Amino acid sequence: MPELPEVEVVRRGLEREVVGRTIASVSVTHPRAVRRHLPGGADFEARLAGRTVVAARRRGKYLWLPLDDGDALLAHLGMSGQLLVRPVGTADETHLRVRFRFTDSGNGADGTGTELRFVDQRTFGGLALADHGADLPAAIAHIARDPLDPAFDEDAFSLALRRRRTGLKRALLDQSLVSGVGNIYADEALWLARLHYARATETLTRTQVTAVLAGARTVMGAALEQGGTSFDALYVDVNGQSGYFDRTLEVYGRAGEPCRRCGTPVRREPFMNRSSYFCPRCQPRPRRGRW
DNA sequence: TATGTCACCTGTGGGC
DNA sequence: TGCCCACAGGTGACAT
Repeated sequence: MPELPEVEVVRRGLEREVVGRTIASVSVTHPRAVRRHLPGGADFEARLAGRTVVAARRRGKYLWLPLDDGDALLAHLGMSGQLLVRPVGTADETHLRVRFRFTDSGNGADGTGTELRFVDQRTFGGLALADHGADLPAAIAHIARDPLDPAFDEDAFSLALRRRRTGLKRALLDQSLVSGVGNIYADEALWLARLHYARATETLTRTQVTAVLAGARTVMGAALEQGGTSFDALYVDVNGQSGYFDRTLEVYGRAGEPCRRCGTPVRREPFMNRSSYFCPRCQPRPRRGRW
């Protein structure tokens, strides 16, 4: 499942393979992939043709490619989205949703050129053409900075977090409070900080907030260095390569296995229609938790 | 306004 | 073998 490290790896790949290239044609093969582009797929195809990609940027789990006329191609990978740079003529992926061809050949090894493909099995992801705005597309103006962003304001985050009246993990997954943290890294960061997922945010100390942020930075930074978490085959970089970080996850997906810190079996509990993994000894349940 | 819940979607694996 | 169901989870609409 693409979270911040995975999206950043994809962004770097797009920066390397796509920036500076002019789009020759776009083909939308599944309308749901552009459902957030309200004028529809035909408009999406028509308006992108002839545009040149000038950069590759990211805010949290959103990616966007600023274009030469001030608009931007906005992308979210959702649960299973992939942005792949493939040689022209390579067999289509089963879940190919959008294809971009360029006026130049790119870095194709055999001179046949490369194209960009948006592939998405579960279709939770999507693309849209958006007004770029001053700093980021208006459509994602509500997305907060992520913990790895040099401009992330830790004091402001701490205040905002402790003003909430909710559970800690629920707050970490709120992208308007802090972005880039998904279910996997939330569990990993909470384990590192020794805090239970249902800990009431208003009871956190500043030291504990710092510990959670440090945990998030540690786990996401390590994943980034290794090319992103490869929880399953759905996450790949633009060249179709998987990361290998799943081998070092501490709690996520390890229900019943011993905690690597104390040996207590890791527990899995239902949470927000998904799962939370935690060590019941290292991360004791709060007396007054918020689920 | 703040917070919580649920639908969207498809492949996989377990149970029968 | 085939069918059914639970599960995976980011986002946004909707409910409270």
